[in-house]
Amino acid sequence: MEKKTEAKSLRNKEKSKQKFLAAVEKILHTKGFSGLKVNDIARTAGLDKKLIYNYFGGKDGLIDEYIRSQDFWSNVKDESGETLINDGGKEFSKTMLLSQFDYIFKNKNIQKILLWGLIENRKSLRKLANDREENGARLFEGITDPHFKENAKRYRAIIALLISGIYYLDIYAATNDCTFCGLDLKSTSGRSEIENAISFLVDKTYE
Amino acid sequence: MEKKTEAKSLRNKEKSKQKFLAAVEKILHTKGFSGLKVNDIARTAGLDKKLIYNYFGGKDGLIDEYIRSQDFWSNVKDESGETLINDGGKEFSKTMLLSQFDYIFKNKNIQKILLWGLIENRKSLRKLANDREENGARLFEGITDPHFKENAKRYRAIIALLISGIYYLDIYAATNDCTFCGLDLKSTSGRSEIENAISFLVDKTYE
DNA sequence: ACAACATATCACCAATTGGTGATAAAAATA
DNA sequence: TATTTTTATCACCAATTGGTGATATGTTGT
Repeated sequence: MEKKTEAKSLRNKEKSKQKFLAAVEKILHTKGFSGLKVNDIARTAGLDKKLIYNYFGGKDGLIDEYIRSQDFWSNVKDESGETLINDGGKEFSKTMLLSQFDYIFKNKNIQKILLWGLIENRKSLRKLANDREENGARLFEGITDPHFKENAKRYRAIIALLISGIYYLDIYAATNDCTFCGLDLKSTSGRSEIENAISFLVDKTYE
Repeated sequence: MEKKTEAKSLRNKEKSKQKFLAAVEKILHTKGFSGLKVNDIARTAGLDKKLIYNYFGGKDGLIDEYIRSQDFWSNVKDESGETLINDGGKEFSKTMLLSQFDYIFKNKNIQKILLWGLIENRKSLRKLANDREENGARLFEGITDPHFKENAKRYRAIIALLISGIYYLDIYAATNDCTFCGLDLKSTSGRSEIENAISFLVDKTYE
């Protein structure tokens, strides 16, 4: 390479790979998992399907790389810095849950991938789940386990229920127009009811 | 028809239809949604695929009939009869949630169909969701709404979180070996932690 | 026995699927 | 400029997909 990767070059491996990854995302949103066929992906990317085999080793390799490219849990970490952990992680848990409820509702990518994790058992999906576990482990082991002591596991179970409930409700709202327990999960009023419930339950848990 | 549907007859329309429905179920368990191809279904049923078009109008008709054949919410109704509703539905809610947690864990059919409802938007799936809503409406309108009065909607939101959490955790446990919030959802100890959390949260809600 | 009907199979179709070797075209190197 | 390497396209393949008309076979009624 004489001149480093000119933007004007018509043939650019990296750019082509990105086109394939973008095509996967687009098809995932429009047609869902079942629409992910090599021919469609190549057509959507505007490139030849042979390149999928050359660059990713096949459809599975491409899909794995797409999943790996989505690093969702990095934004969950500790955005609030080192603020008040003297409350046993109460406020942190609350804001974490509420922000997840909002974030996942707006992010169609994570919805699809969470759903994917309930259907398939890909290596790349497992890694994502493990990342989430490791990320949560820091909260539990560092803050809430010492606070709840013998009840530490019950706190984990409560958070598990709330997190997974948030997942399910957000995905349900995205793919379904029907209500859930009589609540319209797409309306702001329905969603604020859920938010109030989350706050309420966390408060009660720390009583 | 002289003699009504002999069991020994080699050609029996109803029995053949049942074979197709059983084949759908089997493939759903072994290969998942993506494995539901007419050729496979027919091969699994041991019959010709033409019959799928003759009897059900096509693959979609067959699948819809399979979904309709699964009436899950009938067992949720009021199994406890008319016992203690003077507690505002507290015990009823608790046992309902706990039995759902156990029932869905053991019933692979409902897991798959719940998952299906998060992916597709079939008419038959919508109907199933509506059945669930109507079923729940009886509990809410008849018992808990009058009890919680101005907080009725928050109670609904709490139940929505718990129900959907139960759904997600059970499905997650079935397709994933990984833990969730550090809890092993397949072990009895992990599951009893969740059960304790459900009881705890319902109790706190009624305080 | 016979016909009439219901039930099921078969052969075949067009379109789509995943996948590959040969080849063209652009870019880097000399 | 000529040469080599990278990047991308093309034509083609076998297998599978959904779907159908013609046909065979079992069952029922006369």
